[in-house]
Amino acid sequence: MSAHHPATAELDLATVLHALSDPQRLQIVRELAADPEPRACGGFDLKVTKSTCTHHFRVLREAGVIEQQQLGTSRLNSLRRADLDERFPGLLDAVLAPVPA
Amino acid sequence: MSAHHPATAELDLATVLHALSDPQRLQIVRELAADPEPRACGGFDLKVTKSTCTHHFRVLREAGVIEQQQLGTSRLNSLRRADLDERFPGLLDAVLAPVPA
DNA sequence: ACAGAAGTTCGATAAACGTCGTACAATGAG
DNA sequence: CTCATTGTACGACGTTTATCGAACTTCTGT
Repeated sequence: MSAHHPATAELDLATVLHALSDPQRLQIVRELAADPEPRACGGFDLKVTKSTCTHHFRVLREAGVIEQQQLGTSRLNSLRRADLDERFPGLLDAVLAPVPA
Repeated sequence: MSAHHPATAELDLATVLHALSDPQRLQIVRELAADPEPRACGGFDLKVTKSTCTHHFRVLREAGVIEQQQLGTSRLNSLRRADLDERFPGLLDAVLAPVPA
């Protein structure tokens, strides 16, 4: 069951922005960016149920923000930083930047 | 009826990203960025009705992306570029940048 | 005063969204 | 084999969203 990942050239800005416009998903992306080690879905401190997590990870994957690879029963998530930087230069950096005081 | 504009310090990233995640609104922002002259709502080539335009301009305004000032029967829209740059440095530039070939 | 132009307001509607719970499949440990 | 772990699939739910049309307000020109 190889989940669908869009190619870099197919990434759509509106779709990516929508994927990033949810607080839970924003937190996922922030944690992934903070520690570049791929991490299983359960390794995030989200205050929603498992099935909701599945939903959010799918939205991020189908938008092309993250990549998922199966490993045992876990699914390792990693940020598609290079692809995003190539297609939308500066976007991820701006989204991940701490808010100025 | 002075419409509500959020203060710069109150701009919320998720809200701004959501406001930018719609094709119509993205086009509005692009046109506003291309020509820094404030423009009336009707001056955009949108393929939706007037009342839908009202909706989109309100979403952008309440997210803090645009500023609206009344002038006669028109409402002039301008991008809050300085405020956005101050609060989310690089974000607007990344969103407005042409997609690399 | 009247007519036109520019937007808003107010339902309405159909679709998408975020969330949950339960049931299910697949893998790894004992 | 059995069982716990990890995540998915599916249906359900209430909310939000994007869209429209019709009626309305406000200003401007004549």
